[in-house]
Amino acid sequence: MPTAAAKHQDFNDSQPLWREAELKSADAMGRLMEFWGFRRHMGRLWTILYLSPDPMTTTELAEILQLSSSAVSLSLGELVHWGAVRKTWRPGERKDFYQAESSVWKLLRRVYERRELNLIREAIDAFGEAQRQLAETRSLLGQEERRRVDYMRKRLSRLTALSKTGERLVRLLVAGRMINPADLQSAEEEE
Amino acid sequence: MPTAAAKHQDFNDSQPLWREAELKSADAMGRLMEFWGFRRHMGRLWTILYLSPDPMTTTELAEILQLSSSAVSLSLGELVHWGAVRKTWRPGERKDFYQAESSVWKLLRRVYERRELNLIREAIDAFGEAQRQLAETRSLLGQEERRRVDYMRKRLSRLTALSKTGERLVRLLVAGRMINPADLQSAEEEE
DNA sequence: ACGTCTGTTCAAGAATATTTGAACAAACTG
DNA sequence: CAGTTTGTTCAAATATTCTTGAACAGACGT
Repeated sequence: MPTAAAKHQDFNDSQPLWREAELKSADAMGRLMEFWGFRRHMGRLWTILYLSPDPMTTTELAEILQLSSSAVSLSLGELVHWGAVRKTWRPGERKDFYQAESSVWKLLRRVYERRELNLIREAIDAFGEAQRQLAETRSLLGQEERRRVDYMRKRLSRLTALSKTGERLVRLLVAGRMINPADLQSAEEEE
Repeated sequence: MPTAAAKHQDFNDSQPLWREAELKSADAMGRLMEFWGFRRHMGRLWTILYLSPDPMTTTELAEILQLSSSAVSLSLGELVHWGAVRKTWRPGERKDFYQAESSVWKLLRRVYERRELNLIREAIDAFGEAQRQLAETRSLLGQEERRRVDYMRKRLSRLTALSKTGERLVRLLVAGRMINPADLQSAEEEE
């Protein structure tokens, strides 16, 4: 189907033959990273760099992905911050060169470590805080309400236990240790 | 700090004493689910239901979370679709009642299964497609370009292998089997 | 059969997030 | 030092996603 291709005819003509395959891969990775909560472009930029034998400049990247220089600067900066891309320089050249950190595993680890672990910890804190509040309230309540609150407290305990299991799981993944998912289920085999 | 509380004084006065703790927990879970790519409200609704001993109606939920009935309908519908919430009915009552599916583990499994696995598979397909294109191109190229394309092909193989490992990992998690993260690293111990 | 109650869908409006061009700052060159 | 080149930041514009109220449709009781 030449329809979509024709639309960019002028653009494509000046591009190497492999560009289409490259962009296709970059987009797939972009969707993945977007799902993981990052900017769409981070995955695309990273992939272009990863598929290139040589470090590249922001100018090249901007042209390939048809992005403004500010967009490239922003997303590349984040990639560097996440350790997914490294800056390098060439003697004599004034521009910064970028290359993909090849260990994707390292990147994913950092992602889960910083993003997911923080969120889980915050959730655990919130549950704990709620528990505390309920405990304080308890003495002020009548028979019926007290039963209600006790039920909530039991459930909050389950949620906390579950979150802690999740935290442990992520931690192990991050540390690259062995995991037995059976441990997860055990946290909620009731009801 | 009575500032934020005072703002909703009128609202809070008519609410049970545990409401604040309940909302706090719901919000924490809401943030988690939002991070996992769902609507913010799905986590909040689920939590309210999970903390309640009895099934609840859309009306009650809408009032507690201050949402419109359509918002509740939409998000609850998705929760039901994901198997995180179950509809029940009461003899004599015309309204639908909802209760939280208590096995959170089951929910998470379904999430990863449907959402993440699909995305990963799509990525694998895209990489494969790109490989195919490059292979076709190859014969048309000169010495230099051919080396470039070969490099891309090697890297695409790595990406594919990595994605397949990820797919396997998620599958195992979903199936509740033992996992050894060392398998993951092995997919990229080079360069 | 009619009116009422309930749940869902939809298009319009509101709120969020992304993208961009221009302004700024910093580093280098001659 | 003056003039480039390069990289970053920011407010405005753009696109996207959420939210809502109203319209619709189905089920129930009378």
